Amino acid sequence: MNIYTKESLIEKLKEISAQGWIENGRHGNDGGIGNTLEDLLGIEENNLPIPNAAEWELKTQRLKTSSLTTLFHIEPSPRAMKFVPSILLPHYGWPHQRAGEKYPETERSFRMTIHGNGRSDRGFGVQIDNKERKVLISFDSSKVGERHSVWLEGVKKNIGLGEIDPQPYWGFDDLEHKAGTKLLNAFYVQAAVKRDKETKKEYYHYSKVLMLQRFDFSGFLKQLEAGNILIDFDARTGHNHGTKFRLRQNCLPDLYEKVTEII
DNA sequence: GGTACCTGGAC
DNA sequence: TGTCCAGGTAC
Repeated sequence: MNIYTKESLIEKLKEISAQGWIENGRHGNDGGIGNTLEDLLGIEENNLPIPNAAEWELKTQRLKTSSLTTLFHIEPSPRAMKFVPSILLPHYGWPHQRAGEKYPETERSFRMTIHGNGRSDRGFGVQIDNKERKVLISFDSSKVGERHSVWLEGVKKNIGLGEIDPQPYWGFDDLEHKAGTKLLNAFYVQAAVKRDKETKKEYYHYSKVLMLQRFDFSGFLKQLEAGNILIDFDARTGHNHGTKFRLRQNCLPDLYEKVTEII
C-alpha cells in the first residue's frame, strides 16, 4: 500500500503515462482499465491514499468509448422496500437474454438507462420534484413501444399498468451527500486501448489526466434535469449490480468548479 | 450470505 | 443514444 501526497500522486501518474502501453492485470473484467491503474499505483479500490483521501476520487475511462461515466451507486428510497429486487425485477423485469444457457431458465433482467428528458421505450422516466426535493422514477404504460407489447402484458398481469406506487425516489439531500463525499475532487484519467490479436491481451496507455476540484451539486441537478445524467438500473435475478447515476461522455469536467490539465 | 456498493463495458 | 450487459468487494 503506497502513500502519496497530492503532488507525488501527480508525478506518479505522469510516470505511468510515460511508460506507454501497460498490460491489463485484470483479464475478463470490464473494470480492468481502472483496476489496472489502481494496481500500478499500489492502492486499494476506491481508497486514494493521500491526505484527505476521502475527498478525492480516481476515475478511469477509455479514450474512445461511447459508454457513460459512472458517478456513483445508490439504491432508491424507501430503502426498506428493496425496490429493485422485490418490485422492479419481479414485476417489471423480463427474461434474461441468456436464461436457460448461462443462467437458469427463470433468470430475469431489469437493466435500463433512463433520464429526465423523455421516456424509455418501456415507459420509464426520471422526474425532478423541486418542491419536495426528490428525484423520482416514473412508469407510464402509454409510452411503451410496440416491440415491448408482450412484456407490457406481463406487467399488467404482475402488478397493473398504473404509475409505480409508491414511486422509487432519491432525496436531494441523499444525492448531495453521496456526491459530496464521493466526488468532491477527482483525478480523471483517460487511456488509449489496444488488443493483441494473437494473445487477446489488452493494453492501456494512460495518456490524459485532468484534476477536477470542487463538485457542484446545483450543476449536477441541472444536468439531471437536462437528461445528461442518467439513472441506470442493473439487476438480474442472481446479481443486482446496483443502481447508478451516470454521465454522458466527457461531461465530467462540467460538474466541477476548477479543472486543471495534468497531462 | 444478501444487499449495496465498486470498477466498468458492446452494440 | 438508449438497451442491454460484465466481474468484483464491504459489511
